[in-house]
Amino acid sequence: MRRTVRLRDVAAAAGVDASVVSRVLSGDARLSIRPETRERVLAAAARLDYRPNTAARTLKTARTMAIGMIVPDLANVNYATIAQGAEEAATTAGYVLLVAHGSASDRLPDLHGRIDGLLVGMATSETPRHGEFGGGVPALLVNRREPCGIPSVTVDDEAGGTLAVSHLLSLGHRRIAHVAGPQNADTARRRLRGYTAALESAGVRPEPGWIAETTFDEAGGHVAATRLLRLEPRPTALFVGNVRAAIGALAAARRLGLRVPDELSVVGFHDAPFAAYLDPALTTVRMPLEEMGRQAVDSLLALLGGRSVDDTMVATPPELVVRASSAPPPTP
Amino acid sequence: MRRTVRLRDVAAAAGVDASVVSRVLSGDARLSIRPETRERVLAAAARLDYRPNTAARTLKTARTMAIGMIVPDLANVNYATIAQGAEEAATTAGYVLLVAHGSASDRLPDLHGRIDGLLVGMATSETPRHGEFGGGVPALLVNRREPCGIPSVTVDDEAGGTLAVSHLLSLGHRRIAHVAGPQNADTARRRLRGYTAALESAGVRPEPGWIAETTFDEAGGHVAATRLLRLEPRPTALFVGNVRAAIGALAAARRLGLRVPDELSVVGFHDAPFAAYLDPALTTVRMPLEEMGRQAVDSLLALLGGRSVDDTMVATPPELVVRASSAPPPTP
DNA sequence: CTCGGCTAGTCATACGATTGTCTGGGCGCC
DNA sequence: GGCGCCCAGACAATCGTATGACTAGCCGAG
Repeated sequence: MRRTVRLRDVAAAAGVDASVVSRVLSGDARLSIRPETRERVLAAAARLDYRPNTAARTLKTARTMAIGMIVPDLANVNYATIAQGAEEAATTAGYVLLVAHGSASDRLPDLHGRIDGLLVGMATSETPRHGEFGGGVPALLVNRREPCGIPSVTVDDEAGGTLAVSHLLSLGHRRIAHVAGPQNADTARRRLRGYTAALESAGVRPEPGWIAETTFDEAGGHVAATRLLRLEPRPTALFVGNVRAAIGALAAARRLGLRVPDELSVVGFHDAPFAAYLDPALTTVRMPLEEMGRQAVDSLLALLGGRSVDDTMVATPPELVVRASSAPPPTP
Repeated sequence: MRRTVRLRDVAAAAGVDASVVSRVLSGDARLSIRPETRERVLAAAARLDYRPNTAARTLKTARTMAIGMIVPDLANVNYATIAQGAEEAATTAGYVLLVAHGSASDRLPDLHGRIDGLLVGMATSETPRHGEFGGGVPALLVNRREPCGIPSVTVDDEAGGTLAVSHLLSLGHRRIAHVAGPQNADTARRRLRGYTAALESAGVRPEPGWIAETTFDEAGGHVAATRLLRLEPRPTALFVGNVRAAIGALAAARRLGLRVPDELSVVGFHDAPFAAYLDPALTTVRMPLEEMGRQAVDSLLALLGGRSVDDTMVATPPELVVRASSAPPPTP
């Protein structure tokens, strides 16, 4: 008994030509075949547990049925969550997901010839040049929208920012500051825009000094929040554009002796399992990251199908998760 | 100008047969060739930017140069970190990494024929049966060691447990309780063993009641810690076998009105970027997870190379990261 | 009776690389 | 000078699938 069952083995077992088996299994409509013969073929394939050889198929059709995903840092829970969603959607469509970490231009050569399309996650620190990505393969930018010649999938960061700030406004806050992410990343810019829009539609004029730009990590949040909390008059609330930075902001408040939420409210961006167990439990905006991963794959597949794809935004709206870190401002 | 450059195109450009190009590029020692001709071949390949067609090569050699990794949950930072290390090692060896999430038996069919070897991460909730994995492909268990017929790569969880508990002992603690993980997972069992060993070698008899088994997440840590902290006499320190559970334990302490570290010391397992920003900053044991991912790939490649591979343990020792959550016990 | 057309398939080739085997020619050796 | 040997490559056969082209046989129509 030979260990790999080929098309011709199935054909022999069913008493037909290999090409018939191929067409039956792929559902070729142009093949005319007696129901009885078709049954024989299907039965033989099932009995022998036939699995098409991916390499041969790829060689012949020039399609790998694999998509690649390059992210700056797989250990970052945001990217990992996106990847998880992407893997799910890829599997559903019969594709596999191939991951790499680093920058797209560095890593693309490693994936050359192994993927039909590419998902690119870009570090917030990167400012892409036009035409930089997708050397040959169709590519899609995930969680960033940049004029680099490839379409993107994003979540509604602006709505998320507005949601967070509206929540604070509705609690009665007026002096709301924003720990913003790197402004070269449009993602961070959109969150800032959501912040500004919410304030303006409430008739609050956002002061430039209320906005502190920083990196999206704990240390960055700590530094920026410290700066904002030394302002006079001190903001009564902080909208932090990232959950890791929010942890840093909470630490900064503690360090300055400010009680949260009594003296200061804090709202983070992106939810994380641990947010509920922080001290105090962190109010956050939950973004549909996994959904974004799925959507990205779907759009990429559309692109592969020859359809043209625009920048899209995941329809699932952000969701406010109210916990203990937000409360009405102190009465003066 | 045709867009895909084949071996025969390079051959034509160099004025030789395609087989010569193949052997030159693959460094076949059995080929004898004039240096001048070799140069012509190399120059032609470089000039035409020749890239071997992976599918054709795979078809011919029956090697995919890809390894698969199936983990229960990619969004879990531990698995993501392991994956990151694995991806790095795979790339170094000229392989690509293909990820999937779910259980190995469910997902293996999706990877069939696309990988040369498989890395399996198992959920702590799973108890594997012998012979369950690796239908056909060489497989390696990551971060678990189970008698299921495939070798494993682990980190030194016992040493990690001992490290944590020794730290607490050296601070003067004697009533040290342990929030343990699911005992069907050997990983959790080894941490428990490290805990027990450290106590015993210090002449402290571990009470069975000091050990609370739970799941490795925030909620589990919260519940288990609450139970332990209601004991009489109350433990003065907690060794929590997981960083997420440690966050839950800190929350439990707060809830019970216990000040950390004044009234209670807490040490977590696995470090995470946010641990330094918790209140109080969490003392943890840092495990070489990324290194484990790298090691796993290296071992898997050895297995593929026909060498036999034993259960191995990453040599890099765990590292104690002392922060604010551990201090000498209160003086009665 | 013959021709056309349809049914139910068969045949053959291509995809691009690897690798075992073979050969023309030059040269050394006796 | 003839023989064999080695050098430097050429030849050819796969690997397993997909797919355009083709055909044997049968039936119905004219």
